[in-house]
Amino acid sequence: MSPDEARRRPPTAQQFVLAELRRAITTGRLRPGAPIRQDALAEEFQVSRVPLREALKTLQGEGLVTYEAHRGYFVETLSLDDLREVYRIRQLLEEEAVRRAVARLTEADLGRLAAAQDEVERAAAADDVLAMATANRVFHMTLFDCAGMPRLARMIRTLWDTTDAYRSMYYGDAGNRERVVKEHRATLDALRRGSADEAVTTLNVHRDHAVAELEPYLNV
Amino acid sequence: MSPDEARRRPPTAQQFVLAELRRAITTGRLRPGAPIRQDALAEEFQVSRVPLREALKTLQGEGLVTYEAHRGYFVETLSLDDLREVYRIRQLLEEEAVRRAVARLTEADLGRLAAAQDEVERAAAADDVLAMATANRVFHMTLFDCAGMPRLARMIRTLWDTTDAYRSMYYGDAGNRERVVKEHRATLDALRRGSADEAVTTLNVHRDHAVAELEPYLNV
DNA sequence: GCTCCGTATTTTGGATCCAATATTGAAAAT
DNA sequence: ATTTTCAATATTGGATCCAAAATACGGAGC
Repeated sequence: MSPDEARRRPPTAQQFVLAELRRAITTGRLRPGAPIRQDALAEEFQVSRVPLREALKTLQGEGLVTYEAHRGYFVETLSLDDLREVYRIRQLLEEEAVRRAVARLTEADLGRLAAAQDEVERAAAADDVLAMATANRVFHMTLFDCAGMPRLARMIRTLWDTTDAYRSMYYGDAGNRERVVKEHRATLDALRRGSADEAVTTLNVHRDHAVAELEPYLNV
Repeated sequence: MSPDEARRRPPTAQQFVLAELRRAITTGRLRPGAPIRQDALAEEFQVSRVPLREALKTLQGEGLVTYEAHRGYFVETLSLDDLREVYRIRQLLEEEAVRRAVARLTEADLGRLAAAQDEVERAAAADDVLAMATANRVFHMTLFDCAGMPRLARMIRTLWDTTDAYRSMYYGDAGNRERVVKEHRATLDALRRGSADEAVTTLNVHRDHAVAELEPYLNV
């Protein structure tokens, strides 16, 4: 990994702040429902409120925060119904993405997917929760990108972002990590055989496990 | 319609600018691919660049403009493939919305839909293109909102926004206006009978007509 | 005690100004 | 003539300051 590739502060303050805000929200440091005080955060991140507000506008578009004129931004609360809705929409969009991807999958694509899966297995073996979440995402997004529908892929990414906060909880459990590895293998197998139906089914099961596992956390 | 509901300048400059920008882009005054010069637009709209940039961030989230750090915003170009992709995603999401809506539809909902359809017919009879586009949107969104899935409805709205520019072209044709009226009647009928399948089919036809009609415009 | 109202404070919205970066154009070197 | 370099210009990014709105607070009235 090149030296300045890691932890290089992005070229614009708003990109830096955007990344920091995402972390703060998804790690729960900014609690759901809590108002976002611009002055305090701007000072914490050592920037003015202007780039902070632009970053918040981006997050608003992604649904991570809500906005009311003259009242400001608030961390979006994710109710159980919201979680179910997000996963239902994901199911619809991801099924489409997978079917298209299967129809276009090249050997090179399969190679990339296998490499992504290796990384998942490595992270699972090391019990590295963060790496696991990252590698899992790479695996899925690699597949979705193969569909050749950039807008669709972008929408799916946004939906993933919405529930990122809860994904790390999921991977905190060793049993879940183990299961994910197996389910990925099954998916990869279906993809290699070019069976869209099986891939879709496998991924649906995969997703349903996740949502079932997460539901208990939502009864705050 | 209440007096101050029409043409009241929104309470914040960014909301005002956002609406103006949408119009400028969707009417084609800002050409696809063209860079967005903040100084010029800010002066035209009589605001500073700060609210303008926040509005642009919103549009970026919606995919109407793209952004490159230090180079600025550009009006997104919609290729034929993009158009097809947007409509395909709409089909997926709207089918889900309609099915859920049918399962929950109340008499009051049907009344609202009928009222929306009256407005569509009135606009069509008056050959009012703009009113037609507005009323059509109200009709569909009323239905989608009945699904009780707010995020889904929001995503569908965003997708509609993406192609708003072309919708007014579509309604410029009298034959299209006439057809839309009929297709809406069929949809409303299916909804009254509680037939989700028929409603979905009708709307799919409706949508496919629109995309087929629009394709010629995309060969710029 | 409770509500209502008006003021003080906090917080957001926006304008202006300056800095950083990108683009343009012209002169110099090959 | 073509390419390169470098300065001039245009454009975006961000900080600071002020205005506008919402919220919090405290007292008067009931």
